[in-house]
Amino acid sequence: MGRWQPNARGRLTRAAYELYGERGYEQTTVAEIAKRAGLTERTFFRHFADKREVLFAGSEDLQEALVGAVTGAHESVAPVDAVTTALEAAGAVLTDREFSRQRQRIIDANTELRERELIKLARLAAAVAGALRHRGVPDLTASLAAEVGMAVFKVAWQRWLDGTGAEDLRGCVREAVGELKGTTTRT
Amino acid sequence: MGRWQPNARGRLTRAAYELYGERGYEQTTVAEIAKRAGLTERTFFRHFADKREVLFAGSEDLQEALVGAVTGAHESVAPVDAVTTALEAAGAVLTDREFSRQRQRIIDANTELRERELIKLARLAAAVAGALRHRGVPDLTASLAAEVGMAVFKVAWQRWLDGTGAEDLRGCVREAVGELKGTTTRT
DNA sequence: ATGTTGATGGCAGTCACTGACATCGGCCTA
DNA sequence: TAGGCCGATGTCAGTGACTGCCATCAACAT
Repeated sequence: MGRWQPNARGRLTRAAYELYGERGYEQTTVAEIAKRAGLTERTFFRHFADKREVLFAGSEDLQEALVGAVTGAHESVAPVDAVTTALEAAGAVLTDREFSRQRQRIIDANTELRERELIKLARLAAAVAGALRHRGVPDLTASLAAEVGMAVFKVAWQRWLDGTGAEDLRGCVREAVGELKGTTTRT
Repeated sequence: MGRWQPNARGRLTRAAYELYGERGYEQTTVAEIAKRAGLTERTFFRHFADKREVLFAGSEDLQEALVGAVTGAHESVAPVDAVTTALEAAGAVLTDREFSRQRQRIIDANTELRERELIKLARLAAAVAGALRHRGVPDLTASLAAEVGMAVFKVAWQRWLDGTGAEDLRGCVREAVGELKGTTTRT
């Protein structure tokens, strides 16, 4: 048996979710999270850059999935379509709506957390734009397609969690894309 | 004459811009800003909610301008066009490109500041979406038009500062809108 | 005169985050 | 198998953002 209990990072994550959910983000100190996980504050900061990051650890996976889907799209596909299709594909990964709702409830209750969420999305957009440029898409087109894609995703995500839209995220993305094409074409 | 030098807030703002520009945001303490302004740290926090907010104080004006332009648009105008037209109008206010560049250089050099910038934009989007809904535009359409509008603005803003696009912000917005309509229509 | 108000100072405290150093099981190598 | 290195954790002492509370004191009203 090792010198320490296994899966320190996982225990920290779990403890953080519990406490943020119970008392709210602001009312929770890092020391409390660490204590519940049977660790020290210092160790928390070795696993997570800051108090917020524990809620956003999975975002690299989403980024990889998105970039991969964009990169792998057929050349004939228009940039916006490549992005929105990638979003649908990524949507297939995010299936646990109840978990996503709880997490979002925590985030929405705190401005700092919303800020972090937004910069993660912005990084996603930057990565997607990079993937498009790598395919030879011109700068302006790439940036705009990526940003518009994130706009679609934001709206779709919120409606998925609200229950306003389709049952699965992929469906919500499709609805939003439909609205986008309608709304930008309409005179 | 009053008990204190006039325009404390302005002095704090000026001192903050100077120091953020000279040493960078992180390397500047609030105490230093206050000292340069001839005030105390405590007073800084009476004028600004936090160390970042001093760079974003003007954003309410932009929000009012945008919301006003959206609200005042003719009913026959499609939501997206109402938003993009409002953006062009707002662009007429932001004319000092050199100042905007300096400010943006400070912001781009620091993640926390970028986070703050993003949430200000998100609030802009929420306000615009609200204005659209108030005009009877359905939820999904309003949210999407607002978010897409911000996407356009982001791209236009960056190109304006880069010097990649037109000379005035209004022109950059127009270019981005053109690209948007082309790119979302294209099969 | 006297009371009130509003912008500021002073001070103590909390908490996020960091750097430097100590600890000690497990693993590798001779 | 002895010795030594490594990596995850602990400990501790900071720094700096931000807050609450109370004091100050010119200006202004009554």
